[in-house]
Amino acid sequence: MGVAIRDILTEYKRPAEWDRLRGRAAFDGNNALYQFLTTIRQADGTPLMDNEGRVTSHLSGLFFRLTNFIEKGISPVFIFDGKPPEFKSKTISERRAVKEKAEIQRVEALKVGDIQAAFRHARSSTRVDKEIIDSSKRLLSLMGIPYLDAPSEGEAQAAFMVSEGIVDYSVSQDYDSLLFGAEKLARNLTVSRKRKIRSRTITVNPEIITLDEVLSGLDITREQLIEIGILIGTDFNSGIRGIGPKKALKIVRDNAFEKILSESVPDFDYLPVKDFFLNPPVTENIIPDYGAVDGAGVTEFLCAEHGFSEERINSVLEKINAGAGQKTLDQWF
DNA sequence: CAGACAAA
DNA sequence: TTTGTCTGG
Repeated sequence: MGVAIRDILTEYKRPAEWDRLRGRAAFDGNNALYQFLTTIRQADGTPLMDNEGRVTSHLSGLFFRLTNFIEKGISPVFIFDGKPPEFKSKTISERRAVKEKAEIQRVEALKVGDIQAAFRHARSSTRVDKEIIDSSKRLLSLMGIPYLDAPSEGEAQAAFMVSEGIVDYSVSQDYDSLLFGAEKLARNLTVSRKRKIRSRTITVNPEIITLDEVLSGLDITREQLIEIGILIGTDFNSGIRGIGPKKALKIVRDNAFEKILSESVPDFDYLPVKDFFLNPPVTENIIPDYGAVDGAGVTEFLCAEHGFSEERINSVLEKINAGAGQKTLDQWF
């Protein structure tokens, strides 16, 4: 899932106050939905579902998070993945295999009564399918939030939109948009709360990564950052066994990228991958079109159609109405 | 994950 | 007010 360059980015993660996040943001839609689907589950891994068995975890996550964004003056544009490049097919089939196996293990764990294992395997088996995407788009429309299908990778489209100034930053838990050239990437855009991870409690706060800071701090170019990605592995190539971000950084600084690559994987032609990061297919001339929240429509969709509690939904809708008055989302600031 | 509510 | 636990659909 994404390029694993976290360990060389720690110094460049800046805590971001919500006020500083006001503005337009290009969200990696598939990434956001995946997060909701993996985390919003019961203890045994069962997702939230309506009475017809349709998964609704993502709708819950989206609704409550988006209303928070509206309150905070963040105008999202959701970007969904389009057609993957040919060289991603190996990754895609590998992931599918992992998920199918996880689904079998989930059922098995449930049979044995191992709730925790069932939860873990349920998470691993999570897939963002067409039904999930379509229902999400429906909710976005009702909430006046624009979205688009990228011609190829969503992260590439998001990066392009940052570069063009169409949005102020991209939002994803993955770092790929940096390789695609996004000048600003925001992460952890969740309501801050303490999380307990093995007896330790830590607060997860929103953070911003600025590409220029990363590149000047590491003293590399974007091309070299892409090369680091290729060495350790991206969604589009496997990477070299035994090379992590630290070693990869040293390699590109020593200008040994081509040498190491040709020694380790002589049959691999990295150029198409590198070129894909530098010049991905994107849609130009995007103008995000924001609208007002259709409260009645949202209630109809979430409550009547999918069984959400009218009380809960309405109280949140009232809250944003009180704050925003008659303004549409984009007029907030 | 985010909201609601209880307990501290 | 802060922190922990439960539940949502």
